[in-house]
Amino acid sequence: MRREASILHLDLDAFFAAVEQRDKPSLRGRPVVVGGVGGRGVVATASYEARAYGARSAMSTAEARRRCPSGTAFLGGRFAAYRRTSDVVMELLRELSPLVEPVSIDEAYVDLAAGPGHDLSVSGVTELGRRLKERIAAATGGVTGSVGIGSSKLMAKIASDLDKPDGLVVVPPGGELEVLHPLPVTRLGGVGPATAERLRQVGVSTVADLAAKSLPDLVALAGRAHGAGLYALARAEDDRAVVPDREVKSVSHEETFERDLTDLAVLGREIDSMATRVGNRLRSSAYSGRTVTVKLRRYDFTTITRSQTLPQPTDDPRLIAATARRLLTEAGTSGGLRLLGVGVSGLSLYAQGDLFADDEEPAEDAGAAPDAAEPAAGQPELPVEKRWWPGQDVRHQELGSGWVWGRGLGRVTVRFEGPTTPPGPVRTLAADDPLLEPADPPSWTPG
DNA sequence: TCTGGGGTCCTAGGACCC
DNA sequence: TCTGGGGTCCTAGGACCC
Repeated sequence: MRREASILHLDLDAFFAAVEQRDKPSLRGRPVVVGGVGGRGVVATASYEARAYGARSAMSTAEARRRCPSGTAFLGGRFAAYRRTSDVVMELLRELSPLVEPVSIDEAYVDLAAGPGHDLSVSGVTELGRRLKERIAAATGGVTGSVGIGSSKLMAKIASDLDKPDGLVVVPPGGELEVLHPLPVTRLGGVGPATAERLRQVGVSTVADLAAKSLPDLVALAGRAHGAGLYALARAEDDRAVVPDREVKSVSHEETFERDLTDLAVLGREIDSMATRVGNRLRSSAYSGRTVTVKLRRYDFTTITRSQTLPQPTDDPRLIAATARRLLTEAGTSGGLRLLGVGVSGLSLYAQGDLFADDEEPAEDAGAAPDAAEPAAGQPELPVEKRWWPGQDVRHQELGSGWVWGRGLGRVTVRFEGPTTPPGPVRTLAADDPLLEPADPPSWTPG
């Protein structure tokens, strides 16, 4: 805990939904849900209008559909658009300080004490926060963020959560416990459902209750590291640094199937495609890793992992796939799998094979189908309706730019509008209309 | 048509080594 | 010589976060 409120936490409000409402004028002021749109999808972000009907993050999309009125937009994500907007915001934060720690695409800490001569008084950082929010809204086309500023990461994060959306809260140094102690323990990072339930059983519901517990009690309850962490947080003791470049520890890809899969040949091809994605991501960041993990979720939601550590780090999709196929075969698929995942951990910065090219072994793909890991030669043959998904950016050669509202029965419904147009008209087209094609996210800055 | 996908960190037991 | 002991690596699972 510092003597000045010099750590800032920014949390962009209902971020995915806010970007959608920016880019799709007809959705402004209306309920929007972004997430998985399939039968097994869950909500990633609900706009505040959708939250009013009870839609929440992590809720199944089916449940959100039940709760929200017709006319609610249920959209798949446009991650390129979110990434672009996030990058703009992160750059604004870096103008405040070189020490910016992105926590996720919509959240970051900033160490203001490392920045150029900021006035770190309470009134000084309050003014800084106010100006930051203005600049974010201006640079993103109206996306808002909630800002918290305090003497530690803990207090900054708590503060940003106190007045959402579009909030600004500064916790003055010395005032930490006054803010912290009345809050429910679940507001502390690291207190999820399991810990909350165990705390409840010993009569702890607020942070003040937690602060009354002894260190040995908390260690017995939550384990050594977690118990000690809770003991410190309850006292607002937090010296965690703002770390700008966290090392990546693992790379993985997983997929929940629309229907449970049993066939080893089908699952093997899924593994090949996931291994290709993981290998390519490793390669593009110059990483390789030694431990290959497969994750299986069975029909009854029981989840297991099986891993194997290789003698040398690799980024080779064929080797990753062959290892994962073997682990899958050993684990078995009886009853059907609803999810399959492939991951690589134990990362280091260059593959052995890159340093000693002579050591590179011939493709060790005993279990892999030949060429299975190779990228498809031409355009993949998608069923015509699968080319379109709700929220997708499209362009029609005669009707212009727009986005997909819905599809089905061989047709696709498109709303023709963009971030800088008024709400636009809807047209229903044939799903195989040759004049309609997928498009890049629109630019939200005029000109 | 219950329950995503990408991660991080911690714990615990067994193997193995000194 | 029943019974040591610490450190590291590997594997599996669990809790948690956004």
